[in-house]
Amino acid sequence: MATAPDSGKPTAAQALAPDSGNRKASDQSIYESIYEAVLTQRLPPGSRLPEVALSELFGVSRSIIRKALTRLASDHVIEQRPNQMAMVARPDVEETRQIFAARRLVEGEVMRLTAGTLSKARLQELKRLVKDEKSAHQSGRDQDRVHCSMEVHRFLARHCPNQVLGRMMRDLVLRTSIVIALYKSPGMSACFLGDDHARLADLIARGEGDEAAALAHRHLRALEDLLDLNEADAAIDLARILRPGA
Amino acid sequence: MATAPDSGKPTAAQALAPDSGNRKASDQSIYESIYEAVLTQRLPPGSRLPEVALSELFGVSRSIIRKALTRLASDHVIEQRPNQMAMVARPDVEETRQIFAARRLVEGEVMRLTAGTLSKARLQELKRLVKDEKSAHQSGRDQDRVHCSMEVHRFLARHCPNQVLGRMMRDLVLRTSIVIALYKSPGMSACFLGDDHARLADLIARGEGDEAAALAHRHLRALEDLLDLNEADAAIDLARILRPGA
DNA sequence: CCGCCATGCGGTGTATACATTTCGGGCTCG
DNA sequence: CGAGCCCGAAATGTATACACCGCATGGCGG
Repeated sequence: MATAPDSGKPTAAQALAPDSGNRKASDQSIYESIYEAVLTQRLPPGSRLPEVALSELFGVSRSIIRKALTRLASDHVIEQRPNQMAMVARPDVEETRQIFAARRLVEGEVMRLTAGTLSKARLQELKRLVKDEKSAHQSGRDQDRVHCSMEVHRFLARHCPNQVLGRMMRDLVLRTSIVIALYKSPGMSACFLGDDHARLADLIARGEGDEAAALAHRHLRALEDLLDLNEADAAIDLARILRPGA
Repeated sequence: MATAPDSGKPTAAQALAPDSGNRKASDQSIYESIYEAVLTQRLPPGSRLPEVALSELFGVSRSIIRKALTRLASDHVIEQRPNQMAMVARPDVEETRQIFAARRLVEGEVMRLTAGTLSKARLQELKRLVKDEKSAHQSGRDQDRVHCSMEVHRFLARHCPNQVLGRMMRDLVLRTSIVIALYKSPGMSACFLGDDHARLADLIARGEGDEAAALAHRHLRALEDLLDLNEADAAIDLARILRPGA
C-alpha cells in the first residue's frame, strides 16, 4: 500500500509534492495547487485531503488550509462533510448529466461571444495550445494531452468577453474533468477530440460564432456519450457497500 | 450619523439584528442570514461587514465568521480585499451587463427544463408566491414585494430538474438583486413585472417551456433596460477617486 | 469461535492570543 | 496657516491550544 495509494481512497501526498517547494504559500496558491492537481487528474475523485498533512506540506497552519478548502468546496472541487476529511468530489451519474447539460449551454454561448474578438497574439496562443495537445497525443504523453486539452477550454473561458459566463465555464470544465476521470470507459483515450479543437480554434478565429457553438455542443455531446453513464455504477456502489453474495 | 448609516459605506449592525437572536449560530446560518439580508436589500451594496462586530452579533468567534465570509466572497455576494473590511459587492456597469446576459441564458434554459415538471402542490406554492407579490405590491409594501419577487425566481431555480443550472441561477438572482439596488432609477418600482410572473407561472404549469423561456428573456431584458446603466457612474467613480477640479 | 463494547488515535471544530496592517486625528515644523 | 509626520485605535492575518467526534483495534464475554 505504500506505493499504491489509489486503492479505495488515495491520500494527497505526492500528487502535490512538486508544488510543496513554495514555503509559506498563501491560501490562493494552495487553492490553485489543489485545483490544478484535480484538473489534471493527479488527484483522482475521492482522494482524501487531511488538513494537517496539507499544512505540513505547504508549511502553513491549518487556518490557511481551511480557507483554501472552504473555497474549493464552494467551487464543487471537493466535498466537505462535518467531522470528516475533505475529499475530491465524486459526482453521481445524475449530477454528471446535469454538468454536461449546463456546460453545453454555457460553453456554446461562450463560443458565440468569443468568436471574432481575439487579437492575433491571442489566436497564436490558442493555436499553440492546440498544437501542443496534438504533439502530446502523438507522443503518447497522455498526462500532457489531458492538460493541454483542458487548457484549450480554459483559455477560451478566460478570454470570453463576458467574464461572468467565463468563470462559470471554468468551473464546469473542472467538474467535467472530474467526472471524466470517474466514468471514462477503459479503452477511451479520446483521439478525435484534438481535431475538434483545431476546427474550433479555426471557427473562433474566423468569427463564426454560431458554428463554433454548434461544434462545441457536438464535441461535448460526443464526450458525454463516451462515458460509462449507465446505472452500472450505482449497482457497483451498492455492491461495494453491501457485498451481498461474495 | 447614528441613525443614518447609509451615507457612504453603511455598517451591518441593525440590518442583521432580527437574526441575531440565534445565539451560537453555525457558519451556515450566518451565511444564510447575510445572504438573505443582501438579497432583500436590507444590506445595500457597499455595506461594511467587520468580523468582530459580526462575531459579537452572532455570539461566535471570528473563525466561524471568517468561514462564512469566505463562502460569501466565493459566491460574489461580498468583496474581500487584503487587510480591509469585507463589504457587500458593488459590481461596475460592465459586470452588470454580463450578469444580465448570463442570467438570460441560464434562466431561459431553467424555464425550458422546469416547464411541465412541477407537481400540483408545487404549482400551488408557485401561484401563492405570485399572489403574495401582487398583494404586497398593491398594499405598497415594497420591501415585501421585492422579497416575494425574488422568491418566485428562487423557487423556480430550486425546483429545476437540473440542479447545477439551478444553483447557477440562484447565484445570478442574488447578483441581479445587488445591481438593481445599485443602479435602479429613482422612479422605478417595477409595476408590470408582477404580471410577467403570473404569466410565467401559467406557462410553466402548462409545460410550454419555449414560451416560458422567451418570456423570461423579455422580462429580464426589460428589467435591465429600466436601470441607469450609462457611463455616468464611471465618471462619478473617477471623480470620486481623482478629484481633479473641485 | 463469533460478536460486542471500551479505548486510543487521528482527525476536524472552535476559540483565543499575538503579529501586522490600515486609516485617521492631532501635533509639530516650515 | 498649511502640509507632513507620528502614533494609536481598530481592523485583519496567522498560529496554536484544546475540545469533540469518528473510526479502527483489541480484549472480553457469551
